[in-house]
Amino acid sequence: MKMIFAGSPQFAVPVLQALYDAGAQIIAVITQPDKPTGRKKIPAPTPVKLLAGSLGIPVYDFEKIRLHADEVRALGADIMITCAYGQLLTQEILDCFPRGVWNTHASLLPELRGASPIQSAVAEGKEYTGITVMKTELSLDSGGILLVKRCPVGEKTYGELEKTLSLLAAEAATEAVALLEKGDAQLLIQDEAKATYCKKITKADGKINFENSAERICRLVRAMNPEPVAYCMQGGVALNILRAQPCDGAGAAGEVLSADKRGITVACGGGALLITELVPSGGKRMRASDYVNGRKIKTGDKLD
RNA sequence: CGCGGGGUAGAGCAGCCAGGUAGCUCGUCGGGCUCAUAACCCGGAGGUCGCGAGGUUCGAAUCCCGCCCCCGCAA
Repeated sequence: MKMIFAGSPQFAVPVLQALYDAGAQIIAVITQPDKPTGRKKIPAPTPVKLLAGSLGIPVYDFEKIRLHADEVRALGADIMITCAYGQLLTQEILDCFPRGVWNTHASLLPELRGASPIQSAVAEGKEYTGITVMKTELSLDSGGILLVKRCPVGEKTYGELEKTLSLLAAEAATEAVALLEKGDAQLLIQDEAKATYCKKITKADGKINFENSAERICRLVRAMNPEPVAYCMQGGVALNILRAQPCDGAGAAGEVLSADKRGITVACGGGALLITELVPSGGKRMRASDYVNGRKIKTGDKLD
């Protein structure tokens, strides 16, 4: 069974590696084109492109895959496995694969369809999340489910959960391919009534609202760590918050209740927030107690 | 030439603009107080002030020139 793998970020790397290790016949890899990255905007290849290169698999980095259906079809693959590829597929592309296109999605579908399933699982306080391998259709993440793997969210940050799910996705993808090889796979139709959606996360989504409960803010902080990072404002300057936990305390929302070696305690809409790790604008990441030692914040200050 | 902040003791910072003995909070070490402590008191150690046998000066952390590195934003 000839296969094409489509993926881009680090998340997809273990998946491609696992498929390769399992002996899959990967005839080509499709990924996003090199994009300017870092402070100096130096164009860099995607992690998937780098791996494909080292495995000796031909790579295609279409600017817009929908304009290259003929090329894709000419590759002559039976199926395509996608994992965080980053471009929407058209029916013309889907029709290039006689045995279908299968997507590895990081949520328990039909929950959290869309662009930010991992961050959203953390932000919304889900108890469990996981990986769903499903048949790709034109509408968003709605196809029949081939298999599911669950895992607890716990107190993980987005970055930690992403790493866990990435490895889980690698397992799921190899099992899915094995099922498809046998050819007797049964698909579970998604219950549309239970579908939920998540939008792409932006920097603005990380703005902390101290009117919210401490628990909710903590979930936001975890969901935004390490990217794009939750933040609040201190005297007009942004203060990025990397780690925080709920604690006792009460006061006007945003008021600094204490600033000592434990960290910075801020009053919230419900309870208080103990900030333990942060990055000041222009500074390096540091423990909140170090920030306090530098006399940058004190009891009675306001954050918003 | 995208915008901006920064490199001073183990950590986080002040001092620089208006050159003149290296300062603060914390940590660390020693001692004390206490039933006890992450609390409090006393004392000590610890710094080539990013680099350049550079420029100016009687004198440079501070002013000028060149270089290296780190970070926030934006992409």
